[in-house]
Amino acid sequence: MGRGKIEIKRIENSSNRQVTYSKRRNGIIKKAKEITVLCDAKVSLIIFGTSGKMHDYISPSTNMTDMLDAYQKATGKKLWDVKHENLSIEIDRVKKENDSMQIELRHLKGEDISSLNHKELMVLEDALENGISSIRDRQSEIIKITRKNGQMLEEENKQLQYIWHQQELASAVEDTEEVYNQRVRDQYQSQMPFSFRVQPMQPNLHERI
Amino acid sequence: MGRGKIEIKRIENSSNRQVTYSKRRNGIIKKAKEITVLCDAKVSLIIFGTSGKMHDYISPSTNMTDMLDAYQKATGKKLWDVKHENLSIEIDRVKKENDSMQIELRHLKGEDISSLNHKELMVLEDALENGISSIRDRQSEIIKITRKNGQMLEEENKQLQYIWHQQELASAVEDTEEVYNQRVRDQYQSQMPFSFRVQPMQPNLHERI
DNA sequence: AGCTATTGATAAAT
DNA sequence: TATTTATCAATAGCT
Repeated sequence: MGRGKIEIKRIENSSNRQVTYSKRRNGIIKKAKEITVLCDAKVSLIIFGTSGKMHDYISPSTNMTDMLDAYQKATGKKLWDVKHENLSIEIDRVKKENDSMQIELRHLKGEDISSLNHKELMVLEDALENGISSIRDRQSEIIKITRKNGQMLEEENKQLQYIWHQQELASAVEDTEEVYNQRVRDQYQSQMPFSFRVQPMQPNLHERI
Repeated sequence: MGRGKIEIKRIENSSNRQVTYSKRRNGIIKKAKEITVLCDAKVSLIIFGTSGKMHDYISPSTNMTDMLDAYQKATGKKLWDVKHENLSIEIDRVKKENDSMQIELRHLKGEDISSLNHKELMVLEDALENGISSIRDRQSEIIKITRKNGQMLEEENKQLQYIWHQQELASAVEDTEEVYNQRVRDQYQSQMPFSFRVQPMQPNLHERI
């Protein structure tokens, strides 16, 4: 269908090939549109030329995903199902893990235990006893630390009061203007939040509670 | 290109439509083959007619999966990746659930608790105490049932011994051959496993332990 | 399913 | 790259 008949074999002249590609590509897409309209057909057409550029046509009555689903059904071939299957397996695996943890949690909370036998209950009891003793250990540790901190704050307080008292005495003895000013400064400082006035004497006061 | 020009619109006559479909479908597939050979093109073509039957063509230099990968790259559209993504999201969701259960389990077992504060530890302790008390309740219930079963077996035993004793007495009085044979049968029976000799008198002996 | 008049597609030229 | 045109290919309607 041209000025001369051509053999159906690769067109060696690159620019001829390119031109023919462009024309025929448009021709096929036109035909695809026509059969879609004329015959209620559903067509999916994807064309890549040597340049790598893509052209495609899909009948408006459908979409690529549906076409490919139908294609898979028709051929039995798997396209993406392989990747899919792997993910599904992973989901199943994780869900099973989930379920067994769910059950273990419920058991530890004393739920759904009527199906357990004596031995299983003993194991659970042991686990719970261990857990509770660990937690109580930690609790008393925290309380100890809290108390210690309280004591340290108290001691710090005493020290500060002592220092203050010493200064009071000193100022009573040498009541020069310089000392007076010093006292004014001291009093001003005493109105500031505690934490701004002194550095903690024990760094572990800030231990995590 | 036929005996008369036709408008590009749905062919209402069903058999005409079917014939045209068949002819044009072959035409398109032929064109697809030709462009593949002439121009080094890669074509994927899927056609469904109203009958639902599928016809397709894929350039021999490629395959459907590669074509669709390339199609996705070219269009940015997601085909199976949508399903993919949904599965991945599901996996993430379940894994997160998993992780938090993992942590909860460890906490209940008294592990990794150094980062918990006093309040959190109290909550845990409560949960553990509830769990342990549920389990101990169940344990004592089981023990009760077991003991009850033991008592019942004992009672059953006494009854059987009593029956046996009565028979002994009876046989001592009437020592006919018939009675002797009866005794032999009784003794033979007494060598059989207990469970074959008598039906349990209390059906709930078999309660789940 | 074939036939063929006719339209449609396109190879080569511009 | 687009347009033109001579020619070939596809196909609509008929059988």
